Amino acid sequence: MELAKTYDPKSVEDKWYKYWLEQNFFHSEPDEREPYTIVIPPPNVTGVLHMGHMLNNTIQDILIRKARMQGKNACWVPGTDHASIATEAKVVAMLKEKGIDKKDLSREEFLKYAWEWKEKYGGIILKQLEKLGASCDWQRTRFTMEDDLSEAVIDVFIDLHKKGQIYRGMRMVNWDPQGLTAISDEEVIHKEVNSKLFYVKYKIEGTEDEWVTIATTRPETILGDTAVCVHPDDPRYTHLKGKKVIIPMVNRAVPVIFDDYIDLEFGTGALKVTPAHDINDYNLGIKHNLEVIDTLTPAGKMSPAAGFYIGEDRFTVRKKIIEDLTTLGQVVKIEEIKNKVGTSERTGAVIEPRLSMQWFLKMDKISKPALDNVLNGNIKLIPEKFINTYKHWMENVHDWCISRQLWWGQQIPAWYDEKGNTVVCKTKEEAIALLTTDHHQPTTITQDEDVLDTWFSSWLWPISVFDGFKNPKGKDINYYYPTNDLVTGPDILFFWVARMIIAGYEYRNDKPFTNVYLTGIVRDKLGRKMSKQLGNSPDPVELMNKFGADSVRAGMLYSSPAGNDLLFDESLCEQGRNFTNKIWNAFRLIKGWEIEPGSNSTNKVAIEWFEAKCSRVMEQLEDHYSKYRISDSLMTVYKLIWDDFCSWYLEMIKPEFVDGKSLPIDQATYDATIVFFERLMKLLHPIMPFVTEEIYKLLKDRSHKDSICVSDYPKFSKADDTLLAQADLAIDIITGIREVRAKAQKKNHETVSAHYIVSDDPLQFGDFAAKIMKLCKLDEFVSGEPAPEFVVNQTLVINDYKFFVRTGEIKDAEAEREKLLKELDYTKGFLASIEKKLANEKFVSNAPAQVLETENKKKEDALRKIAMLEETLGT
RNA sequence: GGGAGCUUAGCUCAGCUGGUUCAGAGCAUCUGCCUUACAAGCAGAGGGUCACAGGUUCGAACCCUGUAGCUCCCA
Repeated sequence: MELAKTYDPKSVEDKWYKYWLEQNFFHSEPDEREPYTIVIPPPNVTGVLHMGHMLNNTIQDILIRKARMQGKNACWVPGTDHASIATEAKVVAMLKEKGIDKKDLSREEFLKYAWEWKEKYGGIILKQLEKLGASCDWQRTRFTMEDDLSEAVIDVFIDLHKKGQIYRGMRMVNWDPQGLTAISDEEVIHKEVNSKLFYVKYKIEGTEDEWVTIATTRPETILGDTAVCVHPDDPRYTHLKGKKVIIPMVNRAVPVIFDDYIDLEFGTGALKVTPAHDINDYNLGIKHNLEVIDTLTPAGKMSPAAGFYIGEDRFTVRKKIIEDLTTLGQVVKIEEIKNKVGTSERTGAVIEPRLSMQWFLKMDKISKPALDNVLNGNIKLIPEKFINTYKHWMENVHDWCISRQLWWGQQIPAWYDEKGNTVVCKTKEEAIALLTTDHHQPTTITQDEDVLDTWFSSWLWPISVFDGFKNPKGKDINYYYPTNDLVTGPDILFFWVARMIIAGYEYRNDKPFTNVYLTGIVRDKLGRKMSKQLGNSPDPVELMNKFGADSVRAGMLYSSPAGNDLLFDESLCEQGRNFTNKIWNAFRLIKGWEIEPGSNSTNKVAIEWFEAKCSRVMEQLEDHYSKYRISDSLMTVYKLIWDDFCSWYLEMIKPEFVDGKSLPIDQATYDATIVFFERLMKLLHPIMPFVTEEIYKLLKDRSHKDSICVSDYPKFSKADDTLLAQADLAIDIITGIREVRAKAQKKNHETVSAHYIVSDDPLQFGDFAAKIMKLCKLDEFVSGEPAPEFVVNQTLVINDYKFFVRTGEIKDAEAEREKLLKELDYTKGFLASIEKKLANEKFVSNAPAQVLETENKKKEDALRKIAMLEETLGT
């Protein structure tokens, strides 16, 4: 069989993914095995794959594939969420292009377009995950707005309302003037911006020329001012007690109020109060019974109540009003400052605090178990540092504004009659029945226009994907819930993770998952967040086309220790590709061998050593996995394959070339090598599924159904420590002699000779002598002081050994002497530090026995080495 | 303004309970090699005041205090 010189992922990846699907390996049904479950963080239905998805889905796939191989019933549930604001915005934009205005459509018509849009574009991201190799159970794919999941949302709303946890009220909310909807506190992103602080003076009523100066960053709200507030202890303003001031332009007289809320240091110490447009002012307004004048429209334009600039945008007016106030001579000064401005997570628009009627979920009681069970360790956050953040949020949680002024989403099941009576129930019929009393027959019943926050759907996700609401005692929910691991970004810890935990305890009285792995954020190599604006995000699909999915998966992991941001660079994928190619070529080597019956006595030690090495490394690997150190897991397997297997093991057993032809390999060594290779592929499979399946299939004749992805994950036994120590020594010797070769500029085919003496038998490198000869290209490797005619070019001291190496070059005695002297110097210094330690009575009396023992051993080793060096140097 | 975290080689990061020859890994760099699996490779090498200043300790990258810089979260 002719094998290509380089590995080509293109011809491999699609083939195996199709095969896996066709064999239905990823499908799970409850059975008697232990379940291992992950629910995907449902990506936005409008979304396309970005690097963040690549990272967290690679990690999920690794966890799920490993569990599957370990014999668990692995179930990874995929799906998407409907993303109210984002999707509605996209559909509105699409309609606009067609010349259709949302305003001219009925709700039903609009939703029809939205569903069409969803059907057309909604599945892209899931298809892209297939390319990545994601082993999701696609038969279980869910969508947060499908009938069953929507019904769960409605039922939960009704239930929580019944329990008194959901209420409706007029509140100051975060208003998105572009999305034309309220959003929750968590959806507001505070950004620091350069602003201007305007100092404007208001005339004191009844005076000719007495003024009070306020400072504001939002002069357009002056038109809605209904008070000026000062601190009761501020001597500058005591004379204003009982006075009124005149709001410029609108010439409204408003009271001066006194409140210790005021920060004496900021601005002038006098605060303009606009209860309609600032949450703090709103609270002051309630306390001091102030008028509320709403001067802005939902779209952020001046309303008729403003009296000026009606219909103009708030930012335009900010400039204009300053011009006009300057003309009036009321602008005192303008300062440049930095302040934080809230923007909408979804649309980016500057948030406008706005009074409106919304639905809220009370958070104080319902969130209690969610806090307790993270603090007591029932649910683990990885890395642990997020517990603090979580705790802080949970302890200061505000009521959740769950209504959105949108159409795309679950419509709130609240019904109103013409008199404003309200009931919460599932259907209009029920509503009529509930609203009808002996004295009242409602004439018109309307349902609340608003929909629920998308997170109010996705917080139910781990329950609803298993039909836990429709069928709370069902087979699926009982088997798969609670799920095992959740993998997501810390940016949605509150939006989603915390709320899922809340819902879990409210509706299952149990956690939704045990471990939460919070990945880092993918940044570019300069540490900047990836964004469309910067254009610094590679297209994941193109990356996979270029390097192969395996390589991109590895590339994501090379740089992503748990919980840290990762600085992504294409060269990391290149490193992954080089690795797949290395594996491929190791396979080519083995496949190229002719086999002869029997065994080879010198290979025995190599085989036994690699067996021991595997055990030792697999133990470390398990440790990394258990701590969710996935990038360390990759690096561990990477080194086992590249260094230990390819560079050491294969080089040890590789047959010689004679007359331009490789000698055959013995059957026993060949068989062992195939076993090792298969084991290595299994260890790597969760991380790089495609190349490992390809090799697995080529290593042996296998049945069609025999796939690595359902094969047994290797188990390790106790490693042979003696053998590992012998190999470590042999490797040190080989490296030492190779260094001598390199310095002597020996060509690869040229041999050198070595003698050695050892101060302490037995042979500490065991049966590795033949391998040392092979890997150093020695023609002679014998024990004992060399004869006088053996010209020693270099002497090496390694452990208890002294090596005399002959390279046949002209001996540079001076250089060698210098090197040995340097080594002697270092060893003497080292010895001195140990002796100092051992002479210290406090150390001897305080240090644990084991430390003392090692110190003594270090001392002995050093003494022996010094003796050998001195002898060599003839001093 | 409040809180959390970080600072170790050119880059990205490990370093667990303070104690092995502990100052590490990968990448990058340098030197020599197209050696019949692999130049997407092989062999070898160099590279660090563990942010800074104090302290505790027989012993500190690790614990404590302060300083500087960076990041994130919350208001």
